[in-house]
Amino acid sequence: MIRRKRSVTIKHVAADAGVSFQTVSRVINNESGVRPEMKQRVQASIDKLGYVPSIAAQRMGGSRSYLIIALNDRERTIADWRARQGADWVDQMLLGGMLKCHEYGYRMIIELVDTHSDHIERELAAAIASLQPDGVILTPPHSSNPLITGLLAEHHISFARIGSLDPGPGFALTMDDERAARLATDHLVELGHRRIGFIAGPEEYELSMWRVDGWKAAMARAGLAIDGLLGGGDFSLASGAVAATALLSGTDPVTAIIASNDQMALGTLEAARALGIAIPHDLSLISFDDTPIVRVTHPPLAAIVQPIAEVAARSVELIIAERAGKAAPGEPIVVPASLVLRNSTAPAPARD
Amino acid sequence: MIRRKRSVTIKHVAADAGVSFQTVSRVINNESGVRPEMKQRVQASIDKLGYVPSIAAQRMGGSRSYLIIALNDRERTIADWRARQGADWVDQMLLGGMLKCHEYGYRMIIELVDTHSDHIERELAAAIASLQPDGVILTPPHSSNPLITGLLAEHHISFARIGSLDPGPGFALTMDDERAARLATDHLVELGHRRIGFIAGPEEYELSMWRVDGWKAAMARAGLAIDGLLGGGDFSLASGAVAATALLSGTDPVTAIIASNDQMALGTLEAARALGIAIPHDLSLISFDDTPIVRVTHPPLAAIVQPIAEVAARSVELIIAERAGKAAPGEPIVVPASLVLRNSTAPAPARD
DNA sequence: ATGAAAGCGCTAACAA
DNA sequence: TTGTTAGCGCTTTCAT
Repeated sequence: MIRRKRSVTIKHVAADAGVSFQTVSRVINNESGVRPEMKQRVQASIDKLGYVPSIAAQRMGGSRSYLIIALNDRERTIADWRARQGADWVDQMLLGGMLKCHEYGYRMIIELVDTHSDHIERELAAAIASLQPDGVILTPPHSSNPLITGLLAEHHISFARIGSLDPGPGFALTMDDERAARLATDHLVELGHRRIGFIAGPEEYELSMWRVDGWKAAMARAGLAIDGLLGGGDFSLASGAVAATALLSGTDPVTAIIASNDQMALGTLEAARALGIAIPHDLSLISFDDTPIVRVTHPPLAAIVQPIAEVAARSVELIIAERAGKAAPGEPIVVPASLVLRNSTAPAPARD
Repeated sequence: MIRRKRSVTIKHVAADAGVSFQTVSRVINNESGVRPEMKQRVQASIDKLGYVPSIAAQRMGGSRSYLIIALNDRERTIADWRARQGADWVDQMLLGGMLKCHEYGYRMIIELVDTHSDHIERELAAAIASLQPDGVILTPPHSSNPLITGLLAEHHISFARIGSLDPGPGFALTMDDERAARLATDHLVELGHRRIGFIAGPEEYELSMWRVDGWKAAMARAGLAIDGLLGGGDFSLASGAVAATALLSGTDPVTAIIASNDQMALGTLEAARALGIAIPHDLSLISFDDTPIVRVTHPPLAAIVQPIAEVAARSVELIIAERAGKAAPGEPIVVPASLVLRNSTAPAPARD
């Protein structure tokens, strides 16, 4: 059997500093009502003994748990990890969210729950009961699930909805997918393209629609028709290839394609290669997400960059601020995506 | 101020089932000495109320914390996340480790600590005091850091050392880098290559040496000289390009290169392209790690696949088993890497 | 400004 | 086999 070395507790510090352990608690939590000299003495003991409060005990005492859950879709996340296709959504969440958590003494715990499960509430309720997090960060497609947001609201747990524009409880954060799609479309319009195809993502994700809307809006503003220019896929490479082939095969093929994610852009790349269509000479291509793979393809792809790390960091800040009474949910917070150009776009080929 | 909805506790279950809360505790922990009918009654109440124990309270009660820390190098991990070059080490750790944790009701928390920091012990001690984890998974270059392993041993915390062959406390797990390098070298030898270059990684990582050793061993066994065939880099693309250029530029250039990681392999790819050397026709290339990017390069690269997910899963199993008295550290556990072939290797070009 | 007492939800050692 | 008691380390009242 394993017995752990007894670690330094608040009592050790109190004894060392010659004060009651209440005072130590006050110092830890930076509460007012402690004489500076007292505070200094206590802090000296804390440093000397290397004391760090146990978050389990802090939670038990009725305070915060210093835990924030990042809730992701199980099926999709695991599939991405297994496929090893370069999706780094989780990594970017950690980069932004975890590091921000540590600034405030919090930890981030990743939880996976099934979107399609009928016991989604049970799963989430279990995670809440088990960890008693101070906050939850919701990612698509959970962000707009009323079962989830309702449960969190009921439990009075702060939460952020990444990629959701719905009104309702929790902080809404968006990377403005509509604007991002317009950005991409505008760039192609400026290059002289008139037949700009768009490969949409699955409807399950609200952002799929927003992206389509942005493309439509930009096309309309440029006075361009969109008949027959909208394809659709399920975010997989194969589906992108199918959609791209259709867009490239008609009597009046597109000269540019915007794909709703990188995998479908890779599919487009393959389809073009199979058809003997050169990128960017014959076809301009812009992708969504800017995951690592699009930098090493031939050519490297222009892409919409999603500021996932920043959104995650903001989410953490908002959650912590709300618990401190320094913030409250309101209008959606926009952290705009940007367009990075690489060698996959060029002026539209001359018409025959 | 936020007040959380009072959740279901062990007492509610006890009241509902009409037993003492001890009995409930016994059922939760699957202890012996509870009549089946009693157990069933309690379980029914648990299910009915949707009770899930609080891990904070469980920890406070003197039991496990159900937390396992995955300790990674801060500098390198953050750099990888920022660079977005496709390194998916953390993802694979989560895939293997986190999912295995959940099978046992544990959670995995990622912690980053600085290797080069002089207060590495303080950082780790703080994490331990704060979270009181039941186990820690060490990754290179922490795995062999005596400051870390010593501290963990002192605290009697179970831990796994991934990529370490040292004797000493904790479970040692290895992907047998030496054998992996031999595997790659043997494949090239079989293809008729005689001048097989090797680009080593930085010495800070023990595995760098092991890989070199494997290459040397395989070369020796094939009766091949290695003079001038060993290059070195720092795992960056640029360093790989420099090393590859050197190996490819002499009077007697190599016909095959093994790079100690994917980025250096990409560098080799660039160097070869710059020199007008075709892969695999003029040069065969094998990489280490098999991160996502090597599937979309031209050509896709043959690579040594590191079973990181599996090693992480085994680590979790061992840690949990040790706490249950069902396992104890012993000889290093080998989870062998494998070689996946793609279109980057070919028979050695005919000699002039 | 500081200290004392009670309790958070659970497990462990003991008693019945 | 079950229930009782005493903590775990901390934060909250409430006194002083």
